[in-house]
Amino acid sequence: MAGYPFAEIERQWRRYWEEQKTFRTPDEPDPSKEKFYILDMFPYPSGTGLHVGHPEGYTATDILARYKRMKGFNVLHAIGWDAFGLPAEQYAVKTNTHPRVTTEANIARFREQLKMLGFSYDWDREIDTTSPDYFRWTQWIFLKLYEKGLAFQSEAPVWWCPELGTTLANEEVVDGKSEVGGYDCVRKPLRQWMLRITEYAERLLEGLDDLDWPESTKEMQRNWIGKSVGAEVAFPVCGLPDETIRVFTTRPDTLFGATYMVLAPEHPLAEKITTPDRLEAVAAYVAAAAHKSDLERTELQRDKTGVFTGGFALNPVNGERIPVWIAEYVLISYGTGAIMAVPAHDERDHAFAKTFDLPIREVVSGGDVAREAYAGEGALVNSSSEDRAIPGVAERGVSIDGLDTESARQKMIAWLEANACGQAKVNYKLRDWLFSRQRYWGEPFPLIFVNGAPKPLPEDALPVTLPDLADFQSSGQVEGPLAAAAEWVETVDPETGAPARRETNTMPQWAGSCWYFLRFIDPRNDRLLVDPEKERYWMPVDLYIGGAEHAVLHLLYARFWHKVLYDAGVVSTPEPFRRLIHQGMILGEMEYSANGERIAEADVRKQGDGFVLKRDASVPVEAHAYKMSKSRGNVINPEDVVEQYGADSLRLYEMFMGPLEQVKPWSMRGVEGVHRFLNRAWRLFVDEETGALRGRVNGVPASKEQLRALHRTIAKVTDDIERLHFNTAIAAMMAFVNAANKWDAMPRDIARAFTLILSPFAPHIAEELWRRLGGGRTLAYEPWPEVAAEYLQEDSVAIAVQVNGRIRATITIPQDAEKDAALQAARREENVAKHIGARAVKREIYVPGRIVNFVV
RNA sequence: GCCGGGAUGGCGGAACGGUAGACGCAACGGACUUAAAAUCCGUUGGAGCGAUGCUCCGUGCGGGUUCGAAUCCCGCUCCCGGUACCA
Repeated sequence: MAGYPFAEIERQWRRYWEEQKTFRTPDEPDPSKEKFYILDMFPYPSGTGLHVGHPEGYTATDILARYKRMKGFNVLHAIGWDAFGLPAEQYAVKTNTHPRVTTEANIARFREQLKMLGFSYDWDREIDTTSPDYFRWTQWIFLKLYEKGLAFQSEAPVWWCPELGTTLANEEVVDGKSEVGGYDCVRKPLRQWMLRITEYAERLLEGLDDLDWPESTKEMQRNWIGKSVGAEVAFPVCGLPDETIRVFTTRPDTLFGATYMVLAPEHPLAEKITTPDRLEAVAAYVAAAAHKSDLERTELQRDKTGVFTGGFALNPVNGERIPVWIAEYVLISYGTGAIMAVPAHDERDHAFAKTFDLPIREVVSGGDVAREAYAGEGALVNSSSEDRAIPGVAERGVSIDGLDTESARQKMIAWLEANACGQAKVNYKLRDWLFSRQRYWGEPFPLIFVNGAPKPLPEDALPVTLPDLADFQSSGQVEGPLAAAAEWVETVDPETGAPARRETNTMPQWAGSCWYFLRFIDPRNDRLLVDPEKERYWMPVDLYIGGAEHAVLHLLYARFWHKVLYDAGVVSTPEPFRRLIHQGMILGEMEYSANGERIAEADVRKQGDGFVLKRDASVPVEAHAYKMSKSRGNVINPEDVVEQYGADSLRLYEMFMGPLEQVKPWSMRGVEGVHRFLNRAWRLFVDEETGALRGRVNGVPASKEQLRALHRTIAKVTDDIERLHFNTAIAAMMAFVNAANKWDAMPRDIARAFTLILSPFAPHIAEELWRRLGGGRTLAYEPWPEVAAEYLQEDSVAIAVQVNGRIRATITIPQDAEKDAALQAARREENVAKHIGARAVKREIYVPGRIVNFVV
């Protein structure tokens, strides 16, 4: 395709920006300038390189960054690499290439590809989580967590694959088999590090309210934290005077409806409570449960299984002996691992009671509990023990009969507390964060074990670097590959000189991305994680753009660490990211198929709600755009697009496709479309034959019409950038070029202003046009064109005239026409008069500049 | 199941409650060309009629509010994403 020499232009300007360090942000904060910190989600430099999803978010942030610079803001826009992680390690195991080598190569490739797209990052701030200068501070934060008691050791199950001789991550195990090789895996308990994120559950929940984030993401985090308010109740165990079964319930008002109890199979009392005659059955059930993965347990529909222990507990509110069962539907990991079952008012308990023929007792009126559980609210019934004492619990029982749900809850909790068998309790679904991995390619923990007890290393011992391994093949040890590095593991306590062992686990990949945005602020500081003055100037991040796949984990973990650092006085804001946007996924091109065969779009036509073959309308055609995948063969490689159409075209197309946050299918024809637009813009100013500026670009004064066209475009583009509506901003620029193409003269001032507003979107071509239009050096810091309201004024305006809400004519009247004048002009229209006819006009509506409506 | 988001021409999409379909793609017609590509100009939601215009229908479906609804409210359908025995 002929056209403007984009390859040459883009190469030249990339080099210019790099050599001149055009986008360098000064080291010291500039209090005279308003700051704007705009951040992309930290990329993992994978071996496959960039895909078209990356430039989508990156182009959006780059447009904002460039725009804000021109608006006079001090902009922080940097990039780096979240480079620890599994793929490099797996590659090391396969080929015995050191992960560092793989990682460096991948980073080099990613950096190259990002530079190719002309993003205005301050490359002097590039960071890399695998660099000791960086992970020294990741380790430093871990020491803070440890100091505050937020890091602790615990036994937690991991996937162990005996065949591969390694532990595996959850995502590497599918249906209990290793993803690689398909070998059997088992869950093994292992001593590991946990972070007490649950301590911050309430603050993480509350903090969401004030964030300008997508509602869906905030809601996902709320669900993940999963706060429930209720009570914890202790049920004495019959025959075991020292034992109680503690349960958590959100419905303490239904305590009188508890007709049995259920323990999770892993519950510590499960064995103890079981009577000898039931031992065999219980042991078999528990063993069967232990062999199932979490997945198998939850995927087994809702069919309830369980086993009676033979044991009984005492319901503290009425002294009733109720049977204790064991069932998989109660999870050891939530609440206390045991429940009181109220089959009348809980769906799961109801199903279980039906299966095992257990009694169902209504205590909340309003439903038909024989048929189904009634989980709603209502007046309490069958809920009194006031007339008697509860042996071993209370002198006197309690009655909540007749109360509404809320009052019953309160009274019940008060009674439980008064009799020391329960209290109000808030429970969270959120679990503590399993923070260690049995891996090589991650941050080492900054602590040692002296006589088996953990001891944090002093700050000056940081960073703790990874040893080199000669062999990345499996160590065959559950502890992970580092356990094999004897010389590294065996060390001495730097304080006492006593022999010590290093921790052989490493941190998970999330660690490095929990705080990278702080390091961009002060990337080379070797004394502090971040200088407090700089941190106060730049934080919080004003706009964060990245994929919705990180809605929970990364964004929750980063918030957690940030709050810990806030408490430690390291950062000045309780939340790191003020505003968050997720870019929508880009799908492959639309595909048409009939009877499983791919069909060309040209052979398809619409019929009714669907598509059919043009040749044979009886054959229905499926139309669908699929997620890009190698196996489907619909992957678009950004490098190819850049080669064929240029980086500016790729950037522009990705923004033109549709709203940033929406899922949208790729279209190569669409790329050609925006490429044509750039060619037209180029030809507006440059003679294609000679390459020189066209003669019509000159210093003549701009006409009113030209100024109006320009200023309308400036106004629209400015407003759309602020609202992140890049697609309509581009449409406005296209409309401008279409109009300007018809002009005889192109006043230089108009050409220059248009070039400036085009520049955040298509910076290479804009820089080149700017240079040719005599703009001097880079336009990156030129002031953004101001809209002059006087040029936006239209003398006259075309408005619609309706009769009973239906349009019957359009009239052209002065912008500020009075109501009488407008109505008169409207009535003069033949078609309007015809539709009013002889009928009386009941109402006349005139919205200046908008509409006239006659109601008859 | 639950939570969130969505549905507008052949396609991607525009539209502070005020002329639905901007802009782009595709398609069709024309100019230039020996021809094609590129480029430029024009047409393009559907149906109808006495056709330079007018009428009717039209923003997933059914109701409602309003002078006026793609937009607001109520009730559905389908699609996408998340989550799932969380007591």
